[in-house]
Amino acid sequence: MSSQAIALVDCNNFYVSCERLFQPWLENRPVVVLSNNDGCVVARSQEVRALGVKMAAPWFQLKALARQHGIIAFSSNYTLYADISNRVMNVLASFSPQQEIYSIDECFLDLSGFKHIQFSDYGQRIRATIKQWIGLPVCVGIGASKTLAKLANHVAKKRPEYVGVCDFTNLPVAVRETLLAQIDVREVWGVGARTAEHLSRMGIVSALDLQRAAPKIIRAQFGVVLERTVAELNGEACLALEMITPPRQQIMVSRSFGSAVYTLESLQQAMTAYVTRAAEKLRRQASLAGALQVFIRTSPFKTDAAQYQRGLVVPLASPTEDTRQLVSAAQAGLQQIYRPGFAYQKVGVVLTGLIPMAQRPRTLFDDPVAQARSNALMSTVDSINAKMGSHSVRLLGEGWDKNWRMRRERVSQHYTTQLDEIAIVHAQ
DNA sequence: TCTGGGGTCCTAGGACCC
DNA sequence: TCTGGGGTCCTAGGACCC
Repeated sequence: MSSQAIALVDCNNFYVSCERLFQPWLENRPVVVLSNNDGCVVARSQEVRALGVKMAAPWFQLKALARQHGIIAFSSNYTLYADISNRVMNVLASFSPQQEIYSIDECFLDLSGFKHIQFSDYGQRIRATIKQWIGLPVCVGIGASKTLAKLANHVAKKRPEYVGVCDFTNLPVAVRETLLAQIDVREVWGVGARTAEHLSRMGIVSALDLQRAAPKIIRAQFGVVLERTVAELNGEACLALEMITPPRQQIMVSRSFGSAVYTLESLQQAMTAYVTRAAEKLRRQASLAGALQVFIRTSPFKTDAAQYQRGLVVPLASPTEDTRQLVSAAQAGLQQIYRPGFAYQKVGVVLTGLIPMAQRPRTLFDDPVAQARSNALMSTVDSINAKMGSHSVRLLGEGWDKNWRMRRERVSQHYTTQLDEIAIVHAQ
C-alpha cells in the first residue's frame, strides 16, 4: 500500500452546472456554454454529449442540430463561474489542510495523513456536501499520484456503478488493471492527440499499456515529461501538490473580435484593454515584465481573404508593472507591425522576461519618487477595480465605442455578483 | 452581421555577438 | 582566409490543458 493518497475533485460540466444552478428548468435538457465570442462549445451537458457534440466544436456548425434537439446555448459568464468556483473551493478546503486549486473547476486534496478513513466514504461526503451547500454535482477520484487520481476521477465520471467516487488505492490490483486496460491512453493526463498517435504505433493504446511501458524507451522517444507520467501511473508520485501557484513565466491576453477589424485605431483600443488586463495579472503575482510581445493576425479560416500575421518583441528599458509603460511599449510595437488593408481577427500581448517585484533591478537612473507614485497609482486602480468591478477606472486609450469587442449574445445574469441581476426567488 | 476560444510552456532554427 | 564553439535573443510553431 502506498503512503500517498491524493484526491481529485472535479465539477461535472462545470459551466453548464453553474447556469442550471439559477435556472433549474435547464435540468435534464441539452445545454451548452460557448467560448468567448460565442465561437466554440466549451461545456456540454450529458444530454449534449450523448448527441455526439465534441468539445471545442464551432457553434455555427451546430445550429441545425441545436434546432432539431432544442439545445440551449449560453455565452460564457466567467464572472458567475469564478464566483461559484470560489465557493466550491472554500468548501473543499475544509476537507484537507492541503489543497491545490488546479483550475476553475477542479482541485487536488492531499489525504495522505487520513489513516482511519475509508476514502470512498470520504469522497461521498465531499460529494454530498458540495451538492447540498453549493448545489453542484462533483466527482472524486483517489490515487497514489496526481495522474492516478485524475484517472480514478475519469472512472468515477464514466462508470455509474462507482456513484461518483473511485478510490484506486483500495481496489484489488486486478480490478484496477482491468479498468486501466479499458481506458484509452488519450485519457491519461499529459497525453494529447499527437502523443497518443505516436504511442499507438508502438502498440501502446490503453492506460495499462502506458503503465507497463519501459521508462527508458518512453524517455528516449518522448522525453522526461512522459517518463514521469509512466512513474506516476505506477504509483510513484513525481508531481508535488502545489498549494501556492508558482508564478507564471509568461502572461498572455488575447481575444478574437466580434467582427473583423480594419483600422489601427480599433486595434490600439483593443490592445490597450488587453495590456491593461495582462498588467493586472502581472501585479497580482507580484512580478515585473522585462519585455512584451505583441501580435496581430487575420482569420486563418477565411482562406479567400488576404492573410497577414505578425508578432514583435518589444524590450522594456527596465522591468516594470506599470500599466502605462506597458501600454505605450505595446502601442509602439503595434504601430510597427500594423499593415492597412487586412481584415484583422485577433490581437494579443504576451508579457515575458518576468521577474519577482522583490528583484527589481537598481540602476543609476532610478527615480524613487516616480516609482513610489507609480506603485501608489497602480495599487489604487487595482483596489478600486476589485471593489467596483473591473474597468471602473481605465485608460482613455481603450476608447468608448469598442466596435472590436467580442460577441456575447446569450449571456445569463450575474446572479451572485451584481445587485441588479441577483437571483430572485418566487413563493408558490 | 455572418459566425472557428484562451492560455502556458517548450523547442527548433536563424541571426547576431563574443 | 577559413574554421569553430557557445550564448542570447527573436520568431514561429508544436503540444497540451481546460
